[in-house]
Amino acid sequence: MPELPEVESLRRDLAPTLVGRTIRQVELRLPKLFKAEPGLDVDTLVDKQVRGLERRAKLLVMRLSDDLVLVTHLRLTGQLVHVGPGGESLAHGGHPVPAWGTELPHKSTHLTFYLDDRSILYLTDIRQFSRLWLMRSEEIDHFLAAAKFGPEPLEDAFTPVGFEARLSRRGVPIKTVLLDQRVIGGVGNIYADESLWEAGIHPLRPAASLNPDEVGRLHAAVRKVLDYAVREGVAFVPMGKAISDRAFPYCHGRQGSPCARCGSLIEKARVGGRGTYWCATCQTAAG
DNA sequence: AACTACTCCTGGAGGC
DNA sequence: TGCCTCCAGGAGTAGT
Repeated sequence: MPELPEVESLRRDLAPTLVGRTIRQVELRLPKLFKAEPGLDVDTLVDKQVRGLERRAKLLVMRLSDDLVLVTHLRLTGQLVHVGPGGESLAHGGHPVPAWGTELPHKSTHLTFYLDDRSILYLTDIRQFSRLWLMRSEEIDHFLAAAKFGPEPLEDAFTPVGFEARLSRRGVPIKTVLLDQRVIGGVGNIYADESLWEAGIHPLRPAASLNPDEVGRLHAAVRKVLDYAVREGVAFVPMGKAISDRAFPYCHGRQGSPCARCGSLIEKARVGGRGTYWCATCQTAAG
């Protein structure tokens, strides 16, 4: 699923091809994906120019002319593809689609933007969990505040001290807390597992039980893992399966395979309803 | 405030 | 082969 690194990579790829383009026509085939504040609707997008592309947590924030903002969350299986006038792919990102989805549009293409240079931006989503919100620019701060996102993990606002404070009253497993967007904005299931593996901390440890040294290691691990993924443009695990010819992810999706660090077999269990992978040798159960 | 259970969806895997 | 059941999961909501 698209987490912070995938959304950031998508933003960087898409910005050069999309910013400056004007939307000429919009086709919304799955209305439930699209939310708009009163007085706005999907047709409001027609003849609006894309002025900028930003990211907050896992949200893609598209600034438009006439002081409008279109916010996109790809959730589990959303994908954006920008196709040039000749059918060539200009930029794409998000969840890969099955083989039948390589020809666009297809049955899971729910939203299509026809742009002024004859390029087309497609939003596809097999499981239909993606959401888009159209609002006036004065509303975006309120919209983001309501989400109560924690700090951006790759920015200076994410500090060990602040991180420890956010863990201190949580008795649930640290894995569950890492997925809470109010603690860190943008971490999802794969990078939560990878961060805990990197830090050598067991996913079932109660968050508040981590000592300052462990919090510091986990803080550094989250930054290291996300920074690596953003820089390398690492593809996430498609449909929950390990990519055997890649070193990364080191533990997520690799149950039964040897740990890259110690050779013990990677274990799997459900933690807080999420498939969770760890090395029982490297990742200590007690602090 | 913290936590849990439930919901939304489809495609792929496994059982028989 | 084909039908059935189960599983994957981000985040919003309701209930404890």
